[in-house]
Amino acid sequence: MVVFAGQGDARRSMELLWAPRVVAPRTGPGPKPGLSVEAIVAAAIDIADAEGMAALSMRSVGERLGRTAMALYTYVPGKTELVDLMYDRTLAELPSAFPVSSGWRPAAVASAGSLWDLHLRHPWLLQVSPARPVLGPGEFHVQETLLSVLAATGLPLPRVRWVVSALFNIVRGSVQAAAESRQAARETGLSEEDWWYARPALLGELAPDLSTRFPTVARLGEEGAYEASDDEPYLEREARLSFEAGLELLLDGVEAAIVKASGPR
Amino acid sequence: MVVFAGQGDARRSMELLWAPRVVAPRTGPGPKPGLSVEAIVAAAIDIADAEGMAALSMRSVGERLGRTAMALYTYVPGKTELVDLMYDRTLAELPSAFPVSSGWRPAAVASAGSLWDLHLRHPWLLQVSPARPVLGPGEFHVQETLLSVLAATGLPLPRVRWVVSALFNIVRGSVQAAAESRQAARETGLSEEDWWYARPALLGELAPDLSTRFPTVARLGEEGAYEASDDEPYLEREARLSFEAGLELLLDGVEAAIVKASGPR
DNA sequence: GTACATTACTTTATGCTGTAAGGAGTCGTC
DNA sequence: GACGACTCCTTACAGCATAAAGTAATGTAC
Repeated sequence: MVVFAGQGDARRSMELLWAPRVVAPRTGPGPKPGLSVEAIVAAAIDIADAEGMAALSMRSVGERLGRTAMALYTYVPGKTELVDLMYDRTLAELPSAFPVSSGWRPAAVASAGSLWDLHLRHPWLLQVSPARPVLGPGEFHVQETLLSVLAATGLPLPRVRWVVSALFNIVRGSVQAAAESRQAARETGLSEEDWWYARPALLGELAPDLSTRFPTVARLGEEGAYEASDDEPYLEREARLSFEAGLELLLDGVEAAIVKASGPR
Repeated sequence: MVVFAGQGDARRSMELLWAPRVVAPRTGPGPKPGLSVEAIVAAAIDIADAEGMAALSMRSVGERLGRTAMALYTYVPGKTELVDLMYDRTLAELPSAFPVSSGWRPAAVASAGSLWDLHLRHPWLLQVSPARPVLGPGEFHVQETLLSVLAATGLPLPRVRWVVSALFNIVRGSVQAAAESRQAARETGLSEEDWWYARPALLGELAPDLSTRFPTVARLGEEGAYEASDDEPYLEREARLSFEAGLELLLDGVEAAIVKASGPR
């Protein structure tokens, strides 16, 4: 299923990503195309947003457009490429205006927050990129945005790239937890709280020696951090806090690096 | 496919995770079992290690054990639970001895490195956990190990958890890049270098305005960081450097937090 | 105006997937 | 020896991506 394209396929899919109409509007014989790559990608994104990646099939996309699954193959080489397109088009949604005029740090926090929001709006993004780097304009756009914000730290660019990559990973990892919590609630019908509380109950029964085998984890469980909140679901709040805290830690590290670089002058 | 288990199924799968033999060795009538949950999980892990997650099917696992796919259902409720078991058993491989006697920081680096190695040995781990938290002994073991190392910072435990979570995300994210590079090379037949160089060539052709649209990215491309290495594949080395750098940044941030907490006394 | 090449889209078919249902054979207990 | 529990198998089904071939629509060349 996860297939790495050969040379020729790579060219075709790069063209789709970068050159919406390599071939101009279409002239010559044959029936007019009723669909378009963009329409197909948009429909696919709609499905993934609403029903999750599991509900995305060539059939379901075709159906939404009033066609059969096979009709899509006129426009798109295969499902893999379609998903790549979905991924890249969605990344392009990231806003780009994060002015560093009042310092790089607020801009970094704001851009990371936007990235978090983006992933929360389109949680299926998390199931895509594991496969392989897509290397489309959307991905470049995200890289450019984050890189330019953090370039304002004055650190050498290769180091900035590492910062960006760490930041990206922190966002993705923590938003995953938030997305999981939503999905679990939706699919089990259980509220997130019920689900969360049902597990420890089982655990206590099946592994009564838990607090001696994993003392620190147990201590963590006791030392609060489990206060309930009313409007924001528990797991989601935890994930957001973890994201914000991780980001702060990372940025503190960046500040330390700046001091270290310019300090002993 | 990604199905969240209901209440009853949750119990069954937790039993599998925690109580290898809730039912003692088997007495009573009927033929002796020729397989075991552990054997099945081991076979599945072998397949995933060698041929990737895409090659893992109930049929392929059964075949490796000289049975049909359906035979597995005597031992395991379904594929989802089997994957959960694979995941948790593999996490349990993480070494636990990271003495903090000579400071928390070397221990943190060492444990993160072990986690990196673990993921590189079993890259399919990255395709599993997106689904949902497994909550088995292996996962607890990892949490306990990392938490206890970073508890030595003296920070309050809830904050330590955020550190652990950020660290985990950095490892997972960067190891993904390394794993992708290996997989791409294996599946395309192209060497990693060829693959890596083929793309930019295409890019330059399809998007000649790349350096004006994404100036910072372009500048990054120019400012080196692309020196080749001989023994370690390029992308893999990049990923490892990014991992190490991200980790350092994070730990610098942790140190700053320690100072801040104990500083203004 | 008609033949033809080209294209959009459909139908049909193949080989995968996970797993439900029911049957065959094996064993311990009565 | 009969029974019931148990492992494992065969068969079957719905769903998946997609290959192959067919149908109908359209612009161009004659």
